[in-house]
Amino acid sequence: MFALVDCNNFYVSCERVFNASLDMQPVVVLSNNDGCVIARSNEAKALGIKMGAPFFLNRELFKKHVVRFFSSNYSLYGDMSCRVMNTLQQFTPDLEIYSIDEAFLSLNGFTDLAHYGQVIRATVKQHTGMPVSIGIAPTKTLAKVANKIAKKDAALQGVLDLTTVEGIDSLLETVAVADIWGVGYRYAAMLQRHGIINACQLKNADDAFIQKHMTIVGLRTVHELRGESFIELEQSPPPKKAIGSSRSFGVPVEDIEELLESVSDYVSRAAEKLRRQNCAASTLQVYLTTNRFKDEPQYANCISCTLPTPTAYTPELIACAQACLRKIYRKGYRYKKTGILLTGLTPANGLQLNLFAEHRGNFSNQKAIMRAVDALNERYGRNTVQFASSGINKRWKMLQSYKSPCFTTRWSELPTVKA
DNA sequence: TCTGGGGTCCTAGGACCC
DNA sequence: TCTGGGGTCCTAGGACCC
Repeated sequence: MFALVDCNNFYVSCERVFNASLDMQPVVVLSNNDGCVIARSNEAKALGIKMGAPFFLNRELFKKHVVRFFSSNYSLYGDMSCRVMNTLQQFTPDLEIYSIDEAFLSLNGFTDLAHYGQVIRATVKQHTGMPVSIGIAPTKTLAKVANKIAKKDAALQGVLDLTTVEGIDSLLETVAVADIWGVGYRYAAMLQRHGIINACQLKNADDAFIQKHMTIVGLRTVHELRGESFIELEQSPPPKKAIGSSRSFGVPVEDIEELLESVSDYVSRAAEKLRRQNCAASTLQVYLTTNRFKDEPQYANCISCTLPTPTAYTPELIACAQACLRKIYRKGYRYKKTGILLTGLTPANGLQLNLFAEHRGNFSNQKAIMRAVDALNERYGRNTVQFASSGINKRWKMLQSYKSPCFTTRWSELPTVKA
């Protein structure tokens, strides 16, 4: 038996915990670079503001309805997420943190699940200020469905235990296929063309048809809708197979020196994550692109290179990335974004060396340097020490004009209470 | 002026091996 | 007339998730 606990409008709710003036108001949180709307309060949804709507195209609407807006504040959201997950941990030993705002709980052996759900919900609210909804069912996919219904139907008070529902099919008939976990807009359109419109119809669809059009993954979804559990609880996350970093620029960039700075910066971030996972990368990919929304000359390209020996040593990765960028850079374009991707990740202990490469690097020195850099940044904050090749002024860095304080992670930004 | 970022999995096709 | 069978590995593309 699974419970899916999902925070309501998570980023907006994080902002509200420390800013009571946002209650009952239309509030949105913007993507990086203050580009798109990526979280909306219920009041903002009611105004018809769409997920992913470009901010600059909606300025008038925002002004008219006094919509409050914020840049993404991931330090705050990450910390709030930890608080919520720590609270959930008290309720079951078996928990899977599925995303920044969601967790699956195993409730095998528990009784009176709907009531237990209410206790969980009230406790999370009391301990963290975060409103959550909970769906309970014998499969993860059905728990997702139940969660969605619990969120919409106010009478349920945020919790739906699907096992207590009589005639589950008539409930599934009210759920559109596009709202099912694992069915994106392309599969939804394909299913609709074949007359499969709601969750009940998908549940009763022909196995061979589903496997042909939606692969084995889609077939699993269908079986889960029938109550047969195929997707298990994953308690410890498997190591990542790829680590990437990319950003859109705050302003168009033409100068190769600035582009070189940006890839150096992104490589540093990715390499940090790589070392945290105790891995080394064997392949590095670099890409760059102009702004596809602009009516001006377009250029995008991508290149990957295999490292002589897998490495997590930032200077070596930076040198490789910069050499790659020089190969695909073309003069005379206004670039919008660069990015890098590390793949072929292997455990850092016991690396396979290259028979033909010259191993000039002193591996133990490299490790010691990276340990020192990581420790300094861990203790004193990101970029306390950074590579000079990442630039100092970073004219290209993304916009974040409307960011709230890091209420919970910076001494200088703690909220104050006035008497 | 202005349109996000970070991931996973599956399949088909092409290369290779004996 | 007639040209096998059984595999692996890698990559690109397409779907999905938050």
